[in-house]
Amino acid sequence: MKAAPGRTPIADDGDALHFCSTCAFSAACMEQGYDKSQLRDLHVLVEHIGPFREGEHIFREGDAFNAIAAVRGGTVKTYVTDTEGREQVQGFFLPGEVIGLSAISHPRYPCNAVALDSVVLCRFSFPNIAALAARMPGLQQQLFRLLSLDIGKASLLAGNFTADERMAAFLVSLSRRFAARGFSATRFRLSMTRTDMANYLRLASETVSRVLTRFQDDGLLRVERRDIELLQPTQLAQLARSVLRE
Amino acid sequence: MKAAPGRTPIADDGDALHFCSTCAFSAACMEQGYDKSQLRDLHVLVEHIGPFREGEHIFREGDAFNAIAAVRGGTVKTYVTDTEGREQVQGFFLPGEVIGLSAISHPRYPCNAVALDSVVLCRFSFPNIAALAARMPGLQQQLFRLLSLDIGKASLLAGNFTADERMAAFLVSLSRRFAARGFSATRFRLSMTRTDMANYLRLASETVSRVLTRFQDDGLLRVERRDIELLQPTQLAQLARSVLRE
DNA sequence: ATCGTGGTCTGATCCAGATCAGAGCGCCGG
DNA sequence: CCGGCGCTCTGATCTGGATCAGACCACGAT
Repeated sequence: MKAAPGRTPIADDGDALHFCSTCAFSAACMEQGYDKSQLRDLHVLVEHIGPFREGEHIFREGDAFNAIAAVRGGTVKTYVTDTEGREQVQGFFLPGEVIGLSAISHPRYPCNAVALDSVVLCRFSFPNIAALAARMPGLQQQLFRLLSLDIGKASLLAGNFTADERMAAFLVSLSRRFAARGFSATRFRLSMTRTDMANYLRLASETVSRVLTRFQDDGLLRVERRDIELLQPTQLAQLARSVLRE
Repeated sequence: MKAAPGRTPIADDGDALHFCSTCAFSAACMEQGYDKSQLRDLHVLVEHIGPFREGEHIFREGDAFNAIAAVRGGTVKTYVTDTEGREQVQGFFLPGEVIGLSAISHPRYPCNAVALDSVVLCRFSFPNIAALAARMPGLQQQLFRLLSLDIGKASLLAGNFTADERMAAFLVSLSRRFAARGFSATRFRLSMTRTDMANYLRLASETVSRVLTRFQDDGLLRVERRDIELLQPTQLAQLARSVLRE
């Protein structure tokens, strides 16, 4: 049996038991060693959905919460709209990252999730995965880990940082996350607009523009519309160190 | 058998099985109905520790993570120190609230926790409670809920808010949390300094002073050193609504 | 009592980044 | 081909809150 692209065979019992290789959970399960019946359970509650087109919503604030999802391809933006109608971007999610965690334990999603480009997802029914986690310590651990990581991530941008520090930290973070998934750490495409970045970094979009051009003038990077190349990753990481706490 | 103050008997088997009534977990367990053997397990991994004196550290950044803890009395401040030696306060924890959650899945605590006054805690060994959670769905759910709540809490102060909005939100939040524990919602003692509040709200301590005195001049509250009385809670909540998202 | 020391308050000044305004420009549809 | 429309960039001005400076005050130690 040949594995389809982007999928990894997890059992060889004649049936087409496949599991998307980018799912964070699959990794956790693999680490525990194969257990056919458990993996079959996990498989059953996984659903590959999409593609969502650019601008299409995956869920909206107030929708009933019933699942978390791992991004398999594309970029997802989560955001809330404040009382004055302004958008507060909570995060960008690249392939391999999990959306919907902040909704756990709430009956409804507390934010909106929208596709920034063509997006495909792995959907995990939450009641089912929670039940399964009770039987698979590794999975429970992985869920705790993901939740805990998000707490740390959320407090990253809460600090008193300058526009330069925020921008550098954002770029370095993207770079590392791309690298972790096997993409280039120095050349990538920004799938969000300047305004999206600004709303995430709590800056004005004009400031984002200015900082990027100044970074370019200083030889730190080269940027042209959505395409960016980090020329001095070390120096950028140095700028970002106070935000990323290292 | 008489229950000691602040404790609730959870079994009546002749042994002194007590469980502190303010622990968030005990509530979760009670909801599931009594199961002697499970509650005995839970009891075994709970340890009442303290009192910690004002200024005493409960854990420090880099300490090996092995337990979370519920505050039984007093106030705990968690913080990190940035590269320039400045303190970033991550949160204040009142009785009934749980510290150490952001350390889950990390080998070490990512922040410091210090007592702001006399503090007593309920300590839960994490490996043990995670194992127990696998057998008690209600407990697992409660842990997920606590983690998820912290994600939301962390993004609260991340937004672009004015000093007035931040201050109002902080006071309203304290008020509600005190009220939830049966204390007065309108008169309470601020157990932290102006500088602590400033470091939490990402303001300068001078700004905290000024905003508080202006709020007092506007008749919203009355404040004298650490003691505060909210005179117009509704108006304060109105000011805070954009931060608290309601 | 005196001193010292944190914590608090208040005024004066400064500045990073917001806001306002408007000009290019890539891209899509007709 | 031309408009039109997002998105992006750049300059000019404004401002909320930081920073600097210092006074006051409660409280504990000597």
